[in-house]
Amino acid sequence: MKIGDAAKAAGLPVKTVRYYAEIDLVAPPRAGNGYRDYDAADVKRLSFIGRARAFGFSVAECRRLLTLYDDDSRASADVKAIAEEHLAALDKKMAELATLRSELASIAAECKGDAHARCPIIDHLAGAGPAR
Amino acid sequence: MKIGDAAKAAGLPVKTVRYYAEIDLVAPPRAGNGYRDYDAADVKRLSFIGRARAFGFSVAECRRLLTLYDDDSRASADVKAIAEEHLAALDKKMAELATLRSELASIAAECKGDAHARCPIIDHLAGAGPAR
DNA sequence: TCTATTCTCTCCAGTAACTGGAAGGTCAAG
DNA sequence: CTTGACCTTCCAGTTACTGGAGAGAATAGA
Repeated sequence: MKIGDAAKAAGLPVKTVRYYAEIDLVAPPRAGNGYRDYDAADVKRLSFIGRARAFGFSVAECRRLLTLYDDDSRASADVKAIAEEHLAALDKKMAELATLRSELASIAAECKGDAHARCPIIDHLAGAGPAR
Repeated sequence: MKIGDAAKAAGLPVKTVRYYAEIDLVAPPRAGNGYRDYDAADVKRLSFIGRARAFGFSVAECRRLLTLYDDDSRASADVKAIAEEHLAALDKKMAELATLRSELASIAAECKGDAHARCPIIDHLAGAGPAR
């Protein structure tokens, strides 16, 4: 199966699939003409990666997950650990964004947003510091 | 004022300040020995950028904000527009993360996380699709 | 069979915003 | 005069692709 078909079956761009081959995430053998030759198992792995990426797992995490996916004697605890780690990272990121958002919203609210030059937002950035 | 002092005064790493000079965000003149020569206004601009970055504004947005900061005849509406745009982007990002988090949490909850190989997380990634 | 189109290949460059490191110049102190 | 703390430039690496150029291979149509 050629890269275009594999990509379509996995729902990924060809460029991305080629990239995954390059970084040895899913590296199929080559056919006689030099074309990458994907089989059904490769497509499954590509789909697996696509879903994991959609969940926000990094490529490095995908690599770890794929190793566990391949390992029939894995412990589900190992998989869960990666997921929990990722959940914690998501929580942290969300908390940061929430803080940012509320601080920015509170200083933006002070700004009338009219034709005048006077602007509390600029003032804050210029030195008043974030609202606390 | 040399770059080390300017960086310290602005609370930024020297490398970052040099980077901002390179991309013409804050580009001071050179002294006779080739050293960058910062003045108080430059330090203010650097601090301004540092705060804007802390609010999550991109460097490109910082450039726009800096232009408005310099422009005494700006309209506060222009500043507010950038802030609102950024708030909307933050909201979008937070919503995405929240969706991700809840989907991942729900499939992770199904996994016992023990020594057995059976793992609903792997199963989902392998093809069951995200929980809906 | 010839040709036009649609693959596929590799390699290079760019994205965002730095960060680390190497090699080398400058300056103040002891 | 040497040491050490600065400063300079340039190169490379980070993340995960994405776009494009140039060239060879396969396929569909006339």
